[in-house]
Amino acid sequence: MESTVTLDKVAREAGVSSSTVSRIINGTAKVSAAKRENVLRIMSELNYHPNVLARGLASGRSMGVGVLTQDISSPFYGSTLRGIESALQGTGYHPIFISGHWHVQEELEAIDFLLSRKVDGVIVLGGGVPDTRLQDVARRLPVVVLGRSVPGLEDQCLRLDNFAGAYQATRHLIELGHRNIAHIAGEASHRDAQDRLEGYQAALAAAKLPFDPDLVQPGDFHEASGFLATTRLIEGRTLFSAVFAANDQMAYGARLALHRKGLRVPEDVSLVGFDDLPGSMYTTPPLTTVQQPVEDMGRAAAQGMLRLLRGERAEVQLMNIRLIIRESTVRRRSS
Amino acid sequence: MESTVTLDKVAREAGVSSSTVSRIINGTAKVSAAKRENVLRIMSELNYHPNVLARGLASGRSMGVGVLTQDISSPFYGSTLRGIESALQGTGYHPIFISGHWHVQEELEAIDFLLSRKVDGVIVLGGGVPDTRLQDVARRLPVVVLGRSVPGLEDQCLRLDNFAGAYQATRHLIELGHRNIAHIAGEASHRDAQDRLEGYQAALAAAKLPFDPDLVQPGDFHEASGFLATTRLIEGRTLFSAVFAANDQMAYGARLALHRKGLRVPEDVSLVGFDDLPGSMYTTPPLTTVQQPVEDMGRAAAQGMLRLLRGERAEVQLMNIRLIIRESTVRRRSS
DNA sequence: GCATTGTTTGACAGCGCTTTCTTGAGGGCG
DNA sequence: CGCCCTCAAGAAAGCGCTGTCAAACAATGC
Repeated sequence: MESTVTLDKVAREAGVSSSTVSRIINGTAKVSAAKRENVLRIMSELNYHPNVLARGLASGRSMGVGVLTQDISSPFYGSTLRGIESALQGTGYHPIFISGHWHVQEELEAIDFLLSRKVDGVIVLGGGVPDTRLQDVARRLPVVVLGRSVPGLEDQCLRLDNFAGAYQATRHLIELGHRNIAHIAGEASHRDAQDRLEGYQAALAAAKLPFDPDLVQPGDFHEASGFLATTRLIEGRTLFSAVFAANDQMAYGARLALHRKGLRVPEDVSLVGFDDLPGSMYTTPPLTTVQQPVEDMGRAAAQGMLRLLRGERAEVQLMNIRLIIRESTVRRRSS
Repeated sequence: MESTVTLDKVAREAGVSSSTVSRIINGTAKVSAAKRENVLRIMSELNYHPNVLARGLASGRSMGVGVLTQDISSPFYGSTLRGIESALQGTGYHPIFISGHWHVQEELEAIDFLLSRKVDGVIVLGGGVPDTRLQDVARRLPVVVLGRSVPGLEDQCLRLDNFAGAYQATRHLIELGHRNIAHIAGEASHRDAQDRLEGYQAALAAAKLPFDPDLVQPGDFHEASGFLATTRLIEGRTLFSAVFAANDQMAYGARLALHRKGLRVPEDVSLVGFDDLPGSMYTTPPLTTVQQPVEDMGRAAAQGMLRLLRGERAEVQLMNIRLIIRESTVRRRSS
């Protein structure tokens, strides 16, 4: 439209110094009402928009919050990002998303990228960046970590109780009379996956049910692995009447595998997931699952970040996890 | 870790001028091999990372590509973003995502934000920003538009043939012997939704099947609306043996509504979606759907953008759409 | 050996903004 | 009535980098 309008142009037009205009924009100091009004009018007349780069360079603050995610297209992370986005809305800060694709090297580069972009803070969603690197970064600027706990940064880490969630899910199946409960585990290297496996085992132990390694199949948090794992389970020699998958996506895969083998959910096999993805309410049957308040977590992380940016403490609180009982689980047939 | 390392610091350390360092970084001019090597060594020793803000301010190019999306958490947009991200990978350019949330006002603000952020180009994913605004923006910097066609920018618009996709989907159902085919339409204000509806009608007409307005139910592209629409269909007085939903998410909702009413898919009702979301392969049964190469589209858009940034023409080509026949559609029972 | 061309390198002026330091004009008080 | 203090407003120095311009130097030809 118009060749870029700069602050200087506005100042000249208004017959004041550029400092004054800057002060008006930032509210840095008192400016006489008359001048303020005049300048504001001219600003909107000229359709002035501050150059964020210049501002960042001069002030050292870019008003950007870096968000290191793993996969922008995953339903799980997508919702978290949405939460972050919405919490930052209207605060002047803006998220800058970048994906690590579950690849430590990429994640490290992503962090460098964010730093070179001079973000004012970094929110890290899980991933495999070494604790030491995060500690380094945290020394330079506010950091909030979601889904893992970094030594020394505990009060800036937002974790939820994966163990408890898995425990509840498993106990729910036990209470429905299931005795042979299979588990599709997540990526073994993920802390979350380990915790969920342990929760599952603990619930079995609490009910004095034997733990059968044959009933635990590895997965990688994606649908296909759930499908494969379940196929292996069905073809294995150990019978089971329920499956607890370490996340919803694998539960979807499991659902299909069962369907393929002619097993009905929940009549023949009960199924529980973990995450409560938006789609889980609409599977057939709707999936019983452990709800992670994904979007809320994003929001909470962003709010913690805002607090850190104001120089306060992050004060991220533990997020509640709860079992959402829908229609994929049912009392075991007394067969 | 260390107080910021600047280019000047590197230059001083290496005993050369800052210009030389800049030249080495950007490859702007020839530098003697000895100096280059020495500087590079020092750069990595000091762990130097150029300040993107300063660079952008000085050069006028920020190496950022603004991406205006509608909803970062939607599976549809998520995949597109992933495609953009992957195409930009390694080019030096980086995407900056911002959501408009289907809200024209927000979209306009988002564009202003991107401009003030001095992005070098903008990729717009659908949405309701007035054509005139996009034309304005396109006058200032490269613009690629996905999913709509803007007059005057046709060769920078990446559209796919929604009409043909819907036509194929409907014809597929007709070929399977279905005569009463319902359609769950998308948001009426979306061009895509209109095209799909028209494709549906055209296929009916081509087969000399009557068009029954009662069999078309409005939706909004979300699961819940598919559920509601299908419930209305079932409770309506018009019988149907197949449903074509304007997108997969609504098909999921439809699937559940059918399940609730005791109707089996595909035995009682055949179901077709549109989009081929990642999850559609894992619904029960796997969903027959029209594949939009969502991720490829993102990639293509980004590549077009890169071409524009090099001063070439965008040359975005028409994307192929094709029907993926899975298990949710079957020949109509001869009842 | 000197003029001429070509090539590498450094100095320096910004890019658009913030921020410190100064200036100058009132205002209050003895 | 003069002095000091307060406070709005301007001048100017950067923020870290790029890119132009000119200087320095080397290489080439006669």
